[in-house]
Amino acid sequence: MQRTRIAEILSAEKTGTGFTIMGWVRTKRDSKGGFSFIEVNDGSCLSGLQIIADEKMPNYKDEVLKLQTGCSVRAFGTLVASPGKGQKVELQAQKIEVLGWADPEVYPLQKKRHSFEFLRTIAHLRPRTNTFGAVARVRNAMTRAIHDFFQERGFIYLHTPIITGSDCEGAGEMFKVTSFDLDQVPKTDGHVDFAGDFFGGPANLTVSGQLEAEIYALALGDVYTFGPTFRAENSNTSRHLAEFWMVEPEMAFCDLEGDAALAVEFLKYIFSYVLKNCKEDMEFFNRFIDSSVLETLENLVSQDFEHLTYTDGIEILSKSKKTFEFPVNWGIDLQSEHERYLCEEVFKKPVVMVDYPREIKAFYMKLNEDGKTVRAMDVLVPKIGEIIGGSQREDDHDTLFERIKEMDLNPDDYWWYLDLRKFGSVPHSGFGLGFERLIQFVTGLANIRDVIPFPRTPGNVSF
RNA sequence: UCCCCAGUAGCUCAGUCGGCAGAGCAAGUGGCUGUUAACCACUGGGUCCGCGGUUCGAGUCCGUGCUGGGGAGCCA
Repeated sequence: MQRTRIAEILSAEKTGTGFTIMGWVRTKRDSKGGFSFIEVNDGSCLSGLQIIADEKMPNYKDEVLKLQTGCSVRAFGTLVASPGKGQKVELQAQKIEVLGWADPEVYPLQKKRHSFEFLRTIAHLRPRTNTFGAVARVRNAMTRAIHDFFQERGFIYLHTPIITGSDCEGAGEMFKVTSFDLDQVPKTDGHVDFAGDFFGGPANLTVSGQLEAEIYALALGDVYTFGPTFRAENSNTSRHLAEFWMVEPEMAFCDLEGDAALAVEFLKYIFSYVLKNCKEDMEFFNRFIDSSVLETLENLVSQDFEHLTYTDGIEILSKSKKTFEFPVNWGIDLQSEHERYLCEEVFKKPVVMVDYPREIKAFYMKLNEDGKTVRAMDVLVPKIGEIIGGSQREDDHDTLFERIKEMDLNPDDYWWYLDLRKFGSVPHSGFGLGFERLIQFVTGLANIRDVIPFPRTPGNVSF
């Protein structure tokens, strides 16, 4: 089954004899001049290839004329410069073989545009559309860029567990993992007795690989995780999934300033990689999805990011004449209206905000000398708000122990995490980034369900 | 989970004051053409989301449930 990908043909503007291409028919236009134009897409790029099928072909009447959107074909022939206007090369077919028919009476995809809501109900066919093909290619390119970025800088890719015994990561509701027969769960004193369960204790799907990443950072130096995470929150928004992918670097011998510098460098790297390597798909998004994505990404790559403290940010917000739905005063968690105001109206560029009140941030963040704030960092970008959250981790054993108790957590659950501060503790930092939100930002897709192949949301596990 | 909006042909939608179920696209048939998500003509196509109620009469009004969307909260 030798074939040449359409992406290769188009990028090199190949011509010559003896080419085989395979793909799915997007449209067909018959000419009474004795031939048909068949546009075939093989997923290797946004553009398809125009195939000219002459009526002299033995199966022209019985098969070629009956081809419809969705059929799969193999075409053999000669690549020539196209006399038509819409394309540089086309395939003059000597032979066209139908691999699979698609009955037009029931095939759901049409040549016209469909709503994203409808396409979600046919997630097995939506990657055959322009938008979802482009999303899949850009998602792939971003995955590669993420690995390239960290690998070029000597980071070790770490596989943290999907199933975890600790329910103490504190990042949200967790999905339970069990092999119990749910109709007959063993109970003691009214509570589930996990001693007889598969793992001999309660188990959950991970909400973050950070704590485990810290273990390896404190042995290997610089590590990163990049894998699926799970939240059982009943969130019904265009920015939340129950299963999503997260990127989490963790660096030993690194303070908050180093952490923030890496986060900025990381974002610029990913954005410029996509601009350089996904030109056709990005132009498609800019034309049909969001006409500002190219300009936004180009600006982010070239602009410096604004740095300021939470305290300064609150001061700017409370002095501003704008009225917010949520009132501003020191100690509040910033709402997305506040974050967007700072990025879009005050600074008109991305903002790195640091040193948040201890009360609104996680227990593991390093306490500042003022005793009031912690070494936390958020990267805020226009339109989305927070895209990266990170911190320098508390590396002092006794301070961490007190913070755990202060947050009403049980120190026994964190014995190994505390051990890391007992034996050769070092300053270390890291951040987390939701991969799908980054893809949303890059592609301009409004709903997060459209940037992951098979979205998992409350009430939906189809496909 | 809360607030708002929507659900009518395969898709996208219109449907006035409660009074015969509509359009565009898609599909089928025919025509035309180096075409460009082609174009022209004709034809077929309906559980008006489900359940209950009001009414002589409900796509339309009321109640309720389900599904989808937008926003909020939670967060990545």
